[in-house]
Amino acid sequence: MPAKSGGLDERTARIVARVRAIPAGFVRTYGDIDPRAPRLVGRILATTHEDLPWHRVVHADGSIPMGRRQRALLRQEGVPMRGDRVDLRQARLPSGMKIP
DNA sequence: GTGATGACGGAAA
DNA sequence: CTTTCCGCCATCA
Repeated sequence: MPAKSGGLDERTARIVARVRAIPAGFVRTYGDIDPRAPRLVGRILATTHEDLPWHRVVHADGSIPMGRRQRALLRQEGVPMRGDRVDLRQARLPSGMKIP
């Protein structure tokens, strides 16, 4: 298994870094964070107990994975919503700030 | 070693 | 608009 010399897998590290880089009031999709392994992103958020803004990660169509719990948090940060979905047109973090 | 699973995504019907 | 199917990658049985 991966884990080069005493470190996290690069893919995992990259994902965590990106999630952390999402500013309040904006969101990103699993695919944006890692187009090659969106499911891995989900697994990281589900298993990683770090202080990650997990609620700022939503599906590619703007639907919310964790339902009302997550929806409340997003609304609290002023994320534009349309029904039970996030309005990605405004809330999606523009590319260019992809970071790592 | 194989096979199923999951906080997914995109194409096809 | 919805449903179905296939691909992705790291765990788990």
